[in-house]
Amino acid sequence: MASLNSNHVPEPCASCPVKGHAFYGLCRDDDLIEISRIRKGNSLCLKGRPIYREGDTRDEIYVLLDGWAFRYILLPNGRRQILSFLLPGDFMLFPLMFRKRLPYSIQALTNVSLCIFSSGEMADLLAKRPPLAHQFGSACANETIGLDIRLADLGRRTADERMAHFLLSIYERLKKRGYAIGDSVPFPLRLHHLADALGLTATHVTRVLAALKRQGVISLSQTRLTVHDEGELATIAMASPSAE
Amino acid sequence: MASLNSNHVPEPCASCPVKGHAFYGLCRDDDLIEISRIRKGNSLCLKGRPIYREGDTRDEIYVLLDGWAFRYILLPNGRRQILSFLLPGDFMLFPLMFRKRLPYSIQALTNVSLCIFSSGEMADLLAKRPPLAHQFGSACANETIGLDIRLADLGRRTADERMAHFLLSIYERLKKRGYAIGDSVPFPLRLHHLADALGLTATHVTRVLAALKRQGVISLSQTRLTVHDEGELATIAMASPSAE
DNA sequence: CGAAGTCTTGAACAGAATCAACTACGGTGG
DNA sequence: CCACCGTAGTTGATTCTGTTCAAGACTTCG
Repeated sequence: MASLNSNHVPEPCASCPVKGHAFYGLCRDDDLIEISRIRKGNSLCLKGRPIYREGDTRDEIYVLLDGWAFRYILLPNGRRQILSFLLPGDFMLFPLMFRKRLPYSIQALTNVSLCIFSSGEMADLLAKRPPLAHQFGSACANETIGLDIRLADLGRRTADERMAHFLLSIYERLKKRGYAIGDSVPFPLRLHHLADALGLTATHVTRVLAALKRQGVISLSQTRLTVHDEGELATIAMASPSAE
Repeated sequence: MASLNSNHVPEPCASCPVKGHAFYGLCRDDDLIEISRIRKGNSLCLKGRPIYREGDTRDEIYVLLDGWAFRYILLPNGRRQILSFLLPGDFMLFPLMFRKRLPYSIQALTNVSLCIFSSGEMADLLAKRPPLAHQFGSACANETIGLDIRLADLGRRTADERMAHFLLSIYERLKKRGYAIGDSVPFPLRLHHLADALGLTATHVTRVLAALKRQGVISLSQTRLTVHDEGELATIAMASPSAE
C-alpha cells in the first residue's frame, strides 16, 4: 500500500498509547498478552490519505493508536456519507475477518498511527479464546447500537438537533478516553466533515454552528471544541437514546 | 410477558420453517444440533404488539420463525425511526448477550412466531463452539453493513432514491429467502412504516410511490409488492453500495 | 351499516440546498 | 517581508424538496 508506511520493528506493547482504553480496557490480561503476540507492527498514514478503499481485499486489520480517521460511503455523483469517526483505541476493518470486501472506505483525518494484525490470525485467536471473542462481540454490539442511534438522527432529527447530538456524543467519547482538558477536547473536523456526517451541506453547517456559538453553548477553534453548557446541548439535541 | 404467548412443548426442529435460511443456512450440522438442544420453545405475538421495549432487561433472545417485525427508536415528541425490518430467519435481541439493555424497541408487524433461547445459554454455546461464534460474527458484520448503507440512504439520497433503494433491498431479501412468486413478494408494510423507515412523512411517501407506479416500475397491493422493472428501480436508486 | 384506520390529493409553508460573492487564514515563493 | 494563492469559512438571496394542514375517498371489519 502506497500510503501505508510499515515499520516491522514493533514497539513494546507496554508503552502502547491505547492500553487500557476502549476495547483493550475491557480485556483480560492473559488475552492482552496473546493479542500482543500476533501483533505485526505499526504503520503511519498521513492526513487525508486513504487507509482502505471500498471493495479492496486485504488480510490486515488495524487498531488506531493515534490520530483520527473516518469511514465513509461514496455515492454516484460524488455525494459522501461519513458513517463514523474512529478515535484512538478503535478497531478498523474487523469485518474483514468475516467477509472478503467491505462497501465503505476509510481515510485518515489527521496523521494516524496504526497497529497491524492479520485478520486471519486474529480470527484464529478469537476461536481459541472465547472470553476475548465475547469481548469482541460486545464491541461489535456497541458499534451497531451507535449506528442505530445515528440512523434515528439522520431520519428524524432536524439539523440543529443532529448537530447538538453529534457534538455531544463526540465530546463524551473523547472525554471517556481521557482527551478532555477541562470542558474542551481536540477537534480536527472541518465543515465538510460535519456536513457529510450529518447529511447536511457545509453552508448550512456554518449557520447551525453559528447559532450554537451565539447561544454560548459551545465554542470552536481550528483545533478544539469547547462545550460550555452540556445540559443545554443535550436539550437542543432532544437527547434520549444514548449509547449507554 | 403479557404479549408473548409461550408454548413449552417445542415442535421438532426438523420441521423448522427457517431451517436452511439466513443464519441457519450457514451453520454446520453439528452446530445446528447443539442449537436445537438449548431451544426453549416457541412463542406467538400478535400483530402490532410489542416484542421488546427500549431499556427492558431480559434473558431471552429470539429467532423469528414466521411473520415480520421491526426495530425502532422513539424520540421525544413521538417521532419514530424504524431501524430495520426483521424477516423469518432473523435473530432478534442478540446484543442482549453482551449488554443488559438495548436503546430500541421491537414490535410485531404481522402475527409473529418466535423461537426462544436463553441469551446466557446462547452465549455459552458460542464460547464452546468457535465455528458457530464465527458464523455469528459474520451475521453481525452483515447487519452492521446493512446499517451503514441505510445511513448513506438517509443522509445523502433523495426521497425517490431512498424509496427505490429500500424496495429493491427488501425485494431481494425476500427473494433470497424463497418468498417470491414470480416478480412479486409479500408486503405487509403500511405507509407510515415506509415513512418512518425512510425518514419521510406518510403523505410524501404516497407521492413517491405514485410516481413509481405511474412509471410502471412497481405495483403495490395491500399485501404484495410487484417489481416490474428491477433494473429501472436500481437506476432510480442510484444503486452502487449493496450488502453483498 | 357505521367506525376506524388507511390512502390520496391539494394548497401553503418551512427547512435546508443551491448559487454566488466575499472574508479570513496559512503557507509559499519572490 | 510582503504579495500571492488556494483552502476554509461566512453571509445573503433564491430555489426546491419535503412538511404541514386539511379535506375527501376507499378499505376492512365488527
